[in-house]
Amino acid sequence: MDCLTCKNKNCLINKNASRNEMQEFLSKRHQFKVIKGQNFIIEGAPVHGLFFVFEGKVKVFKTGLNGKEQIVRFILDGDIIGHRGFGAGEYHQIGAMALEDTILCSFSSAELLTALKTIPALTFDFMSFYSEELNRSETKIKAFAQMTVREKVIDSLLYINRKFGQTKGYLNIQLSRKELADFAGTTDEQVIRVISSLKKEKLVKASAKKIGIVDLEGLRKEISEHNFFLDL
DNA sequence: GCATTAATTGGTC
DNA sequence: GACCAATTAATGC
Repeated sequence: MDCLTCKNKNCLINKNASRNEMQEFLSKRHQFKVIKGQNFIIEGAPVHGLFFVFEGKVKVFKTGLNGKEQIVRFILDGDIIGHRGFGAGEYHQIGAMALEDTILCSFSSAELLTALKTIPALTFDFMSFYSEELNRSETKIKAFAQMTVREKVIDSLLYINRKFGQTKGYLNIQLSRKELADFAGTTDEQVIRVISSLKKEKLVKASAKKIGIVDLEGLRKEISEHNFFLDL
């Protein structure tokens, strides 16, 4: 398996893989597998490089007081992890755990730095990516500050739907109530309560870990006043 | 099938 | 709206 034939067309490396100047860099790629539940990036651990998800799902988080997790983002095929680690410091500012068995590609910091300094097209794509990430991050700050718990849960469900999609009426990712809470910025009990209400209102359906969105428009409508500019 | 973990519900501050 | 406790459902081994 090499980058030129990789199915992840959204991957930054893949986009630039056909360039001549990329070939040496591409040969330095490592690939390995992590199993579900594996905490493969530990907060505070030294940075060795950055990762791309070839196949799988990952949660990226920061741990706060009393071990409370804040999930910062979710990751799937083609996405980058650990990108804030190099350049910004020697230690990982986030942790990452596989939500299912996941295959990762990685490049060492030194290899990546060389590539970024010599291949402007690649650097530009990275810059665009950082810009999008910052936008997402700022949007999330707004949501945290201004939304009620119910709205935050709805917003989170909509985000997960956009990112992972649904098959057979259920979201393509299995998250515990606690993980939803850690992402939405509330507690698992509150998530359970909101989801129960949404079920009664026929906006979502849920059985155990499977959650499905029934009335997408209905959910969107509830948080529409918060998104006057765009539907991120 | 038992033991552990997660989901749910009710109550208090 | 968070935290705690008790009950029930689901899942791992």
